[in-house]
Order: sequence, then structure tokens, then C-alpha cells
Amino acid sequence: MANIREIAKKAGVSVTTVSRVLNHHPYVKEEKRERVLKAMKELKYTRNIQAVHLAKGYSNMLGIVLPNIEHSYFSGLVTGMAEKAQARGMHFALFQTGYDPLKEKEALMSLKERRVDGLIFCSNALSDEHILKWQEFGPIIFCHPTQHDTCSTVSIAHDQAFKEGLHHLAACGHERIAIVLARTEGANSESRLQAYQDMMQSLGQSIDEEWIIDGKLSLIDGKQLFAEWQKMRNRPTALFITNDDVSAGFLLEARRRGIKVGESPAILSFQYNQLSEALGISSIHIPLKQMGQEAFDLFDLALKGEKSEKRMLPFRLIERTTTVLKNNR
Amino acid sequence: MANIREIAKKAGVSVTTVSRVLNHHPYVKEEKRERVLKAMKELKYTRNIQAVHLAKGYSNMLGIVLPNIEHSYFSGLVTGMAEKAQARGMHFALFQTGYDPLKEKEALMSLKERRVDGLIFCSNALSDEHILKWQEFGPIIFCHPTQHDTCSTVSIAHDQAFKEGLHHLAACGHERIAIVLARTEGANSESRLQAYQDMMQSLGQSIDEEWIIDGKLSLIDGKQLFAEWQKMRNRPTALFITNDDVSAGFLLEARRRGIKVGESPAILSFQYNQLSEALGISSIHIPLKQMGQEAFDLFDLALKGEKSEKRMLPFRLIERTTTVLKNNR
DNA sequence: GTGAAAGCGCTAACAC
DNA sequence: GTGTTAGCGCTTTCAC
Repeated sequence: MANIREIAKKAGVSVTTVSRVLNHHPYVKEEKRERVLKAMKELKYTRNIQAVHLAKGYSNMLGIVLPNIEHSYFSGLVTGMAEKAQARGMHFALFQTGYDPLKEKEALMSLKERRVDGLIFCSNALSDEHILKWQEFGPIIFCHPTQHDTCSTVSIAHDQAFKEGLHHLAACGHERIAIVLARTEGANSESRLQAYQDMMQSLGQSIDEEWIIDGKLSLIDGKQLFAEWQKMRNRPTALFITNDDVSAGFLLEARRRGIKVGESPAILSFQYNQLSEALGISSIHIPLKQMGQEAFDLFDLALKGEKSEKRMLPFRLIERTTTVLKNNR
Repeated sequence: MANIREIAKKAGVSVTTVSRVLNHHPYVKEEKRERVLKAMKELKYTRNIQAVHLAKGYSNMLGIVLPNIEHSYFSGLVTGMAEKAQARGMHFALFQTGYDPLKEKEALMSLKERRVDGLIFCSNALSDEHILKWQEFGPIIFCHPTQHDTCSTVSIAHDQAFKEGLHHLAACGHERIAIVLARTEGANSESRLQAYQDMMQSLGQSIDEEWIIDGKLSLIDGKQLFAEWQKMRNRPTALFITNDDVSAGFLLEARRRGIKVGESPAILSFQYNQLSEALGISSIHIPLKQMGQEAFDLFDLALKGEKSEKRMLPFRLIERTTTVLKNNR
């Protein structure tokens, strides 16, 4: 593979001139530019991007850290980021963590090693503080709210959305409400638990510990959840499920067993993907693609040295068939 | 950020020795090694991976080329590849093409630029010949069968699977069978069309051009497909759908309208993901994750200079509720 | 075992 | 406008 020196020799110019042509520097005589271009074509030259990056001190590469790309929540985010990245001529690497802190650490190491110019974190097994210590090596963006003001974040107002969801269920006449989370130790979980407790208290309803369910992520988990719900001693009349795939699994299993979801059990979901739409599941819509796009924008701004920014995206509760006004007998 | 020279100075050794320590070269006196290690710790040293890659001439990076990560087929493949890549200490970049040949070209350029060491192609808007011309710059693996023997491939026996599917539908008593493809110009489409025509001929059934449907990719497309099916003048009794998401959309829409899928319409699907399983859709199971893993293995072997290899994975037709023996009245 | 020095391929002062 | 040259940070040959 030809390099810049060979091109220079062939075109009878210096390497600087070749470099100038390569980088569209204005001060190159047209005649020389053409000789260089010709030489490049003849030698089928392509610049070695690694050398460029080493010399320039960046990698033009974004790292996206997420638990699992098979989950529609994350693939939705990635799609938004990828669109923007592509438009900006930037590439990206995926770091799948499976919520493993060690894997997150590896992503952080890649930042320090300069494999990537920055990271967008959609996974947070490590604490925010810990992650943000690595900011000295490049921008880090979160897709969840955090109180640390040194980093940019984009998210919806999770606790507000969560409260609104609970209110909706209460307004439908439910008091015995369960919540279903992906992970109780997640970034949003604590404030959600608080909101849940507050709401239940205001309903004058004591919480059965069975009603706080976690570790539910997939369609299969949702199917299983239905079975578990049926077996509960103190069965809730409504489930607030923070993930569309789980909700879909629940609903499909209910239907399969001939049980209608709506009055009881009612389910309210989060995220709003194609599947929950097709199934008519009431859900709180998160604009995932937009969120991904804005996460990239924030990353790009941070690269340019702009100061950090917290962006809050709108959410929307969409009532479908799985939450209806309950006949309180 | 400290570099190797500063470490050398601090430890009172040469850069060579530092490099040896970094690369676990055996010939370093224990005492010096410890001094170096100490200096690295004190200066919080991390090697600049770009410099390493430039010097070594590789990037330790795999490029995965696919149309769209939001599609479960591709995220399934990626999951398999990512597992293996991670275990091998290799990173990967995603190239989403949306079936756009220009985007595929960009991935090929990244190979030539040495941004990635090789590519796994799960998208093929460009012809195989065209893509394989770029092999001089690094290994290229296909996830579809190809007659070119210079590259490694992993896939299931698509046409055989397709034939088996058609036979199954015929055995259920169907003669008026439609096929639903993602794209008629895809890699497998030609042989599928041939198999379809052969089968229909052997059933003594002429093909209505309405029965060859393409451009169906998503759940929404599947819902719409159901509506289209209902409006057909010459309505087929069975649809062979080459994609689980489309099948699921079709089935859900049918159910919503109170129409039972099984005898007519019957649907047979391809891929077998969680959703089609939950819905009880008859489907031809493709071991996606394994396919991804083996694709990576082949890539790794190719990097090591091993000769190319064609791997064929087993498929399995799983009968569920959407194909049943038809009462031919 | 160890170090000097010549790369890897490109960029960007700086001088002309 | 153009060329010389010193980096970017690491690896690796070669001599000792």
C-alpha cells in the first residue's frame, strides 16, 4: 500500500503538499493538486487512518456503552446515535456490558487508551461518580438523569413520568398496584421506589413486598411474570411495568390463558415500541430515537469544548386497551 | 498523559525495556520490570492504543456490516459475534447500511483505510464479486452462501430450508401459497424464487404475481400485509414469510380482527425469535447466535491466514399453531 | 538482558 | 505557495 511519501515522489512534490491536498488545504496550486490527485489514483492510494489519528490525537470514534443490543430500548437509542454519527462522519464501537461493572470498566479503559474519543453511557452498573472520574480522558454522556453537573445528560423526567403513570392507574380505580423493574439498583430505581411509596401512602394502601418486582427484562420474563402474578396471595389489580417487552410477554400470556387485561389485571408500560403499539398496551412513550440523536449532539458539543448541558425530553402517556376505568365493586 | 519515554526516564531504563514490560516480553530483569511497573503506576500510564496499532499495522477492530440493528435478526447475529470478539479482546464497529450500497462502500473504505482489520457482511446491496475485490485489504466474511471460494461464509442451507418450508405447507394441504420476502434482490432471493416456482409447478399450481410479495421487514409491515392479504382477488391460503417480525405483525392483526390463523390463512415463518415463539408461530429456526459466533471464528481464522471455509449450520422446522393439516373441502 | 535508533504514515510548525 | 523537519507514541531490529 502506497504511502504519502511515494505519492510525493511520484508527483514530484513534497509530502506537505500531498498532505495539503488530502486535507483540502486552500494553498495548493491547481496544477500541483492535480498531479498529486493523479498519482494517488495511479497508486490506488488511501490514507492510513491510524496514522492520521495518531498525529491528530483523536480517533474519530464514539463508544456506546449499553447492557444488551438485543433489547429494543437500546437498539432504539443506538439507531438515533448512529444516524447522527454517520452524518458527522464519525464511527462508533459498541460495548455490551450485560450490566457487568467490569465490562463498563473496559469501556472506560478504551477511552483512556484513546481507542474512542468519548463515551455515551446507557448502562450504569458503576456509580455515576466513578464513571465521571474518567472524564479527564474525554467526554462522557449519560442517558439518564444525574445530579452531577460536570457531564451532559439526556433523558426524560423519569420520576415525573413514573408518578404520572401511577396517578393514571390510581385514576382508573386501582389501589393495589405492583411495580416491575428491570433492576432495583438501576439509576432511576431509587427515585421510582420513592415515588411509588409516596403514591401508595396517599392512596392509604400499604405495600406488600411482593409488589415490588425486579429482574424482568424480556418477553419471556413477561410471560413468566403473568404466572407469578396469578400465584400471588395478595394479588395486585394493576402492574406498572417499566419495559415494553415484559408487558408484551405478560399480555400475550394472559391472552393465551383467556384472561382479559384491562380492568384487572391492568398493565401500564414504559417505552412504547412497535410491539406494545401492535398489542394495544397503554404505555408511556419515550422518544428513544430522538434521545439517541440528542445524546450524540451533546457528545459532539462536548468534544468541541462546549459546557455540559442537561436535556429533558418530553414523554407522553398513551392510553390503550390495557388500562381502563375500573368498576370498583 | 505520560508516554513511554517519560516512564523510561522515571524508571531509569530505556524505552525498549518499557515496551518489553508492556508486551510481557520474557527477557526483562525482575528488578527493572518492577521499577517500570512502579513508574507506570505513579504516572498513571496507559498505552496509546493508536500508536500501538500504527506501529503494529493492525487495528484490533472488526467491522460488522448490517442493514439495521433494530431488526432482531441482525441484533441476534451481532450478539453472537460480540461474545466471541470480547473473549478474544477484539472490539467492533457497526456499519448500518439500510441496504444502501453507498453505505456498504463506506464500510469497505474503512477496511482499506485500516480502521478495521476485516469485515463481516450481513448486508449485501453490492454484489458479492464487488465486495470480495476488497479482500486484499483484509478478510471479509459473509453470512450468506456464495459460490465464490475465496471467502469464508457461514449460513444455513437457505434454499433447502426454503424448500422444506414449502413442502411443509404443501403437506398441510396448501396449493395457493404466497411468499413474502424482505427484498427480491437479496442474496438468497433468486434461489428462493426458483425453489418457489419449482414447488408450485410440481403442485400443478400457476403462480399469481400477487403472491410474490417483497419489501416486508417489520411488525408494522406484517400488520399491513394482513390487510393486503384480505384484499387480494386471488387470495392464497398460506403465506410463507421469511421474517419473524412480519409474521408476528400478520398474526396479531389477524387476531385483532378475529380471524384465526392456521388452516387459512396459514403462515410459516423464518428465524424463530422470542416473539414468534410466544405467539406460537410455526417457523424455521435459524441458530442466529451460533451463526454470529461462527462468523467471528471464521474471521479470526482468516486473520491468522487460514484458508477460507464454508460453514453450513443446521436449521429446524418447528410446527406450532399457524400451520395445521388443512381440511381440503 | 539491554539500549540506540530506525521505522509505522501522517500532520503542522516554521522558514523560505 | 511550497518544502524541510520535527513530532505523534509505540515497536522492533540490531549491536553490544
